[in-house]
Amino acid sequence: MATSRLRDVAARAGVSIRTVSNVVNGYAPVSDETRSRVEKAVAELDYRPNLLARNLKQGRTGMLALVVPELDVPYFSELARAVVTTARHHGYTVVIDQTDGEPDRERELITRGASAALFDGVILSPLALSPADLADRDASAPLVLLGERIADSRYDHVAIDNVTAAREATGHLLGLGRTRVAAVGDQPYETGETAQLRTRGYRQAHADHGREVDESLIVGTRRFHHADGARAMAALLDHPDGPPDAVFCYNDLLALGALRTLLSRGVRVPDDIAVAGFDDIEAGRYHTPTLTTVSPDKATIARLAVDRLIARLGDRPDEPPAELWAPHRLVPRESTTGPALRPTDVAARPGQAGH
Amino acid sequence: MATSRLRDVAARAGVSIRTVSNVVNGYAPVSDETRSRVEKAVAELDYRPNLLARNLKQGRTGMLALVVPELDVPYFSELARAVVTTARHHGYTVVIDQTDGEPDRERELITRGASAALFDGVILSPLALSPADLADRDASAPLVLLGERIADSRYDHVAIDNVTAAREATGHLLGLGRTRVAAVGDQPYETGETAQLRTRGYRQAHADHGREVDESLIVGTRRFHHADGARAMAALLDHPDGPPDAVFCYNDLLALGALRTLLSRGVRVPDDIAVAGFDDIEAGRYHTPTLTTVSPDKATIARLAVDRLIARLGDRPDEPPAELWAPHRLVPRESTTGPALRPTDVAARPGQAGH
DNA sequence: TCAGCGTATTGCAACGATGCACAGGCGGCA
DNA sequence: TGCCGCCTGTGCATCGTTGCAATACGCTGA
Repeated sequence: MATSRLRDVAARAGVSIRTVSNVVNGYAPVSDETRSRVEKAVAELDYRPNLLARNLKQGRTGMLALVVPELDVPYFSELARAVVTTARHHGYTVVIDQTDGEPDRERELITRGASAALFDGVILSPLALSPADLADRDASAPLVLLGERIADSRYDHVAIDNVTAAREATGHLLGLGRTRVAAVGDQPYETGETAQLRTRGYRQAHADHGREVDESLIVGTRRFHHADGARAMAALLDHPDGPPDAVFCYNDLLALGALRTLLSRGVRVPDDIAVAGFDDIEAGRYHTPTLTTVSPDKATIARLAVDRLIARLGDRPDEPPAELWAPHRLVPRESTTGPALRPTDVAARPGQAGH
Repeated sequence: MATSRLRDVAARAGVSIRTVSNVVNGYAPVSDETRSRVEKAVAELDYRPNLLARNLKQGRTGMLALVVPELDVPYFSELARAVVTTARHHGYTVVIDQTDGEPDRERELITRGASAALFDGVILSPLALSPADLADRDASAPLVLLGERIADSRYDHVAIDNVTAAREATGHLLGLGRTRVAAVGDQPYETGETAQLRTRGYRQAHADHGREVDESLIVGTRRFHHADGARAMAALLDHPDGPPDAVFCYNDLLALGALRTLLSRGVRVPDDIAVAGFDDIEAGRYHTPTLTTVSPDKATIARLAVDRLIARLGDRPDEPPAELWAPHRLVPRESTTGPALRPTDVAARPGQAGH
C-alpha cells in the first residue's frame, strides 16, 4: 500500500486535515466521537506521519549525528553505544557515520549533513580535520568535539586528561621497577594530537622518577590497530640495546597486537616485559594476560557531550564554548602485575540486567 | 549566522529563487554571468541547501538505515563498516542504529524510522523480532534482513549457510581426533534461530563421523558475549565426566571468553582442549593462541544486502523476495591446530617501521 | 521587417505536515 | 430572550525546496 497522508485519513474519517493532525499529536481538544473515528481511519489506512515533512515544518529532527573515524575500533563502538543510550534518554535518536579518517568525509559530514538541517546537533571525533576546516564551518547545528584535537577552536569539547593518564600509566610501569619503558603509538601533530599528549605524559612520568627518556624507545605507528602494535613490538624486540622491559601502548589494540608478538615468541608477560594499554576495551579484560589499561569514563564522555549538545539546542544556545573533562582511572591487570595479584579480574564486568 | 535560504541568495543576487536552484543543482542552462553572480551570493551567504526540504520534495533521502542489535559486538561493527563502505559507492549514506535487542526498539525503527520517509531503505539484523512484527509492517521502504531469523517472511534475506558452517567447524574438531566436542551458545528458538542452525550443524558433523551427540556437552548461553563464554567454559570444566577435549563456540566472543577461562586455569590450548569460534573477528586473529573460526564473507553479505536494496529502489522494485547466500570458510588457526602448524599466521612481520 | 526558434529565466504549485487564529454550535446566565 | 464564552473543528499560510510549463529575450533566415 502506498503511504497514506493526513489528507487521505481526513477524507476517510470525514473531517479536516487539521483535525487529524490534532488527533495524531494530541494537541487540541477533540471529542471522543471524532477522535475514535479518526483513529479508526488511521488504523485502516495504516497512516504514519511523514517525518520529513514534520521535521521541515518544525525545524528540528530529533536526530543527533555521531561521527567517528572507524566503527570497528572497539573504543569507538563502545563509545557509540554510550552515546546512543544517553541520547535516547533525552528523546533523541543518534545516527552514526564513519569517516575512515578521511578529511573530505569528515568535512562533508559536518557541513552537508549537519548544517543541512538533517541533524539537530553533531558529535564529532575528528581524526584528520584541521582547525581551518572547522573554522570554515557554518555553525548552524551545534557541534561538540570529542578528543584532544582543535582544543582551541570555538566549539564545545569533551576529553579526558590524556597527559595525566599517560603519566599515570607510565608511572605505574616505572613504579614496578621497570627501567626501560617503551612508548608505542607516537604520531606527528598533524594526525595525532592525542598521541602527542600521551607522549608528553610519558615524558613527565620519567621526569617524576628522575629518569632520562631514551628517545629510541618511543616508537611511532601510522594507525592504532593490532597490526601496528605487533609490528612496533617486533621492532622493539630487535632494539640494539636489547628489548625494553615494559611497553606503554597508546591504545589497547596496539597493546593487544604487541602482546601477540610477545606471546607468540615466548616472551613472558609481565615477567620479561610488562604491557599497558589505553581505552579499556572489553577484549583487554578477557585476554590472557588481562590487559592493564587506562580506562576513560566513556559513559561520562557520552553524557557530557550529549548534555552539552542538548543544552545548546534548548534553553542555553549561546553559552561560550566549554572544555569538559571526563575522568579516567588506571586499571592494573595481569599484563603488568601478573596473575597472582588479581586472579579474579576476569569476573569483573558491569552487569547488564534488563532495563 | 542564521541559515540562509534560496530566497536570501536570490534576493542578494538579484535573480529568482528558481534560478538559484538551477545554479545550485546544475539543472537548466544558465548564463555564465548569472551563474557567477549567484555563486558569489551563495558563497557570501554560506548557503547550503536544506536537505529536509529537498528530500521532502524529491521523495527520497539518499540514506539507508542499518539496524543492528549491538554496535560494540565486533561482528556487527565489522559488518557495519562493510555496509557503510558499500553503500557509499552507490552514493548512499548509511545511518546506523542499535536496538540492544529490544523488540520495541526494533519495531520502532523499522516502522517509524523507515516507513516515515526518513530512509530510502533498511537493512535489519533482527534479534528479537518475530515474524508477526514484520508482517505488521507497512512495506513503504524496502527492507533486507540479515541473518537467519524469519527466513519465511516476505522480505529479501541475506545469510550464510550456518548449518554447513557449523558442521565444518565441528567436523574440523572431530577430524583432529577429538572425541568429546562441546558446543557453546545454544539458544531456544525464540531468541536464537541462528544458534539452532549451528546446533544442527554440530549434530550433523557428529553423524558424519558416526558419533553420538552427548547432550550434556551442548551448553546454552543467554547472550554471545565474552562473559557467557567464560562462564560456560567454567561449567564444562566441572563436567561430571571431566572436561571435553574440544569446544565449538557459536561466536568468537564466546570462544575468547572460553579461552580466558582455560588459559587462566592453566589448561593448554589446543593440547588439552581445542577451541573454535565463529565470525572471524579481528581480535581472534591477534589472540594467543590465534582463534580458529568460521569466517563469513562480510563484504559479500554487505554487498548483497546493499545491492538488493538499491535494486528495489531503482528499476526492480517488484521482484519477489530472494534468499541470498554469502560464502563462508573455515579458518584453522592455533587454537585448534597449535602454533607449530601455522607459525606465521599472525599478520605482523618483524621489522618494518612506517610504511 | 517579421516569423521562427533556441536559450535564459521565471512564476506557480506542490511535497506533507503544523502554527495560528477564527468560525460555528451549544449551553449558561442575566 | 439574548448575549457571552467555551468547546470543537477548520482554513489559510508556511517550512525550503524542486517539477512543470510558460515567458522574455536575442538571433537567424527569408
